[in-house]
Amino acid sequence: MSDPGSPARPVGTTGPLAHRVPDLAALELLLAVARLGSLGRAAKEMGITQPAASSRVRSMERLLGVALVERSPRGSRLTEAGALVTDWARRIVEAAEVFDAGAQALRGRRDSRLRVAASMTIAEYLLPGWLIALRGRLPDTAVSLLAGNSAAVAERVRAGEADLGFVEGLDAPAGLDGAVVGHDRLAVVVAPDHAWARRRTPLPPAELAATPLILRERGSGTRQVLDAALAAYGGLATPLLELASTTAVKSAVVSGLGPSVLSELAVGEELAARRLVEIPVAVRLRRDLRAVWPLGQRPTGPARELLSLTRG
Amino acid sequence: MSDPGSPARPVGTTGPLAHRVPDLAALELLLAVARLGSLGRAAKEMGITQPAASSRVRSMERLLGVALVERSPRGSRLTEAGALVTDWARRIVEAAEVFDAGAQALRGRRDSRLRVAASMTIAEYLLPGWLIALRGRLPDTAVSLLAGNSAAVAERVRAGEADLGFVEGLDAPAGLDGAVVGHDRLAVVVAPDHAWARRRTPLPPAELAATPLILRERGSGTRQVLDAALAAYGGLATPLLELASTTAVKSAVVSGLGPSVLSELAVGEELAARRLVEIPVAVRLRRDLRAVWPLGQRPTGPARELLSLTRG
DNA sequence: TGAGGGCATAAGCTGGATTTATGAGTGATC
DNA sequence: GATCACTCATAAATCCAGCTTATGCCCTCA
Repeated sequence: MSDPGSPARPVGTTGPLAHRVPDLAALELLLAVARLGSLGRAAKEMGITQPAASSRVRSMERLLGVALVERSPRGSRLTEAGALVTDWARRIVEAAEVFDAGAQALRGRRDSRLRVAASMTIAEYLLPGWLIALRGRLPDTAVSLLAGNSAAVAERVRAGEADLGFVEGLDAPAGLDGAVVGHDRLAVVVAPDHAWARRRTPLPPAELAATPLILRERGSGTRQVLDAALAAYGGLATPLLELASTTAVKSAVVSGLGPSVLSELAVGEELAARRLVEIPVAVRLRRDLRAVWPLGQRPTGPARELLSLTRG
Repeated sequence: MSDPGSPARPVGTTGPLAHRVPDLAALELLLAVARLGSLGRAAKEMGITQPAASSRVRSMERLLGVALVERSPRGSRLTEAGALVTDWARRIVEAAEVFDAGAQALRGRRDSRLRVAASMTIAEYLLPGWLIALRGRLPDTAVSLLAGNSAAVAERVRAGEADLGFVEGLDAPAGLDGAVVGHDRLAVVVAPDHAWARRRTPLPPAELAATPLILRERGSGTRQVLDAALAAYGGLATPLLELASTTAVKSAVVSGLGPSVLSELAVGEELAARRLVEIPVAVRLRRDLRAVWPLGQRPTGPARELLSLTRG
């Protein structure tokens, strides 16, 4: 069927995304076809039969209303549209790989070879990527992840329940060795139509301190750093709103409820898409990201490998 | 079942991703539960029944081997692990939204209210985000997308077959009005273990010019800009390898075959994950991203709205 | 104490996707 | 020039996953 023209009425713009986006297996298949240049080979790699692959690609084309691959007796190549779709598909698959790496670690099997404890921000944004890279070097290393606040992480490492910890904060936790593996800047963010977005000059710290913000609940590392940085300017005002998750905070800010201060790791995408705007502020809002381990016990084996990955 | 402990043997680390990652519908459901605080309400929003939602969440928990939501007679809240998983899930869903926005436009229905032509780089990395934002303002606007190189885009716009075009390049296309909507920097990239990655000083342009690179096939905008920038330094060496897609180029570079020059838009993720390293070079490799329209016909309606989005 | 909201379980059904088996087209090779 | 090796498409039968409907239990609040 080189004619994708019996248009089984592509699904409209309503309803759940899942009805309009092919499933992960189909997207992976498409990537495999792009890479291998043949439906049959792609099928084999995915562990299905050639007709199944053929049918999957076809239903994907029906769903999207566009021909994705050019079949020929010598193999299959992507069409122009197919190349575009494949690149969008790759983003989904990469996000799924992050999910998978994180989820596997979260499963926290007792027989793990490497037990990692990490603060929420690191666990959420950085660790899965490190784990994917680690899998590239030590494919058979089972990793378990325990996420919690910095104090809890330090405690786990001290107790020997984790081989390696990752924390964010101003100071290294007491009683542990460690190394700075990166930095994290806190960004003052507002919705694009907020008055601050029209400022031409950096925000005075005192104004930031005096403004009620949307923040995570007490105890988060972000809030701690903010508190310390603004102590000299009258201290942090009573929050406008206290929410349980970083995501909830972001949503609130995006919908214009007020400003917030969040890790740049958490708002990168929103800033790029201009759903949020960062406001320069004349105070240093920076914290270290640290790997920590028990005093004197320099990491070895998988822990050492992971540590080396984090420092590039 | 507050005990997720009859551990239906979580799937191992082999095989297709789709067997280890819940499908999009389940992930969307999880986000809805997180947002609405109740399985039943989430079910209603997704257009399924409450038992179906309950079952989906349960099988997700079985798949991941972790409890995600705390059920209570008063509703459901995410567990700690659930919050983490939900954030990873959100990344997948956002990638799916990008896919969806792009794919819908690609479908290119004749009855579209807004016909856009765009160069590959813009179509791939920027346009879907703009379309998502546009949907927020003009929900009922059907958009069609035609992707091609800059010359083809200009031609479509001149012929009145597209209401708005987006091109990248050094100069504005002749015979069209336009506005710069952004910039794109070309980055010299190599694998992390390449010799250039250990340089402490910027790469001399002449050395870049003399080195065979991995590039896209002739005719790509990237290559054009590179040619122009290095003309004064002896001109571009014969490529080491010419590949059909940006992605193929990236893979080749990542696996250490050689250096390349790619749009920063294309390598952002790879740089962040340190799969690639950018090499500073003492020459300006920058190009404008332009919106274009027929002379004198300043965009109106949906085209104008889209244009305003791109300039934030 | 009854009503309402919330979740779990059971049973039956439906539909989609898979596999096996085959055919047909193309290009290379002897 | 015929055969082989590879590609993909089609057809038919099967099977399983997930849905809906119909309940029941638990808790909270009036």
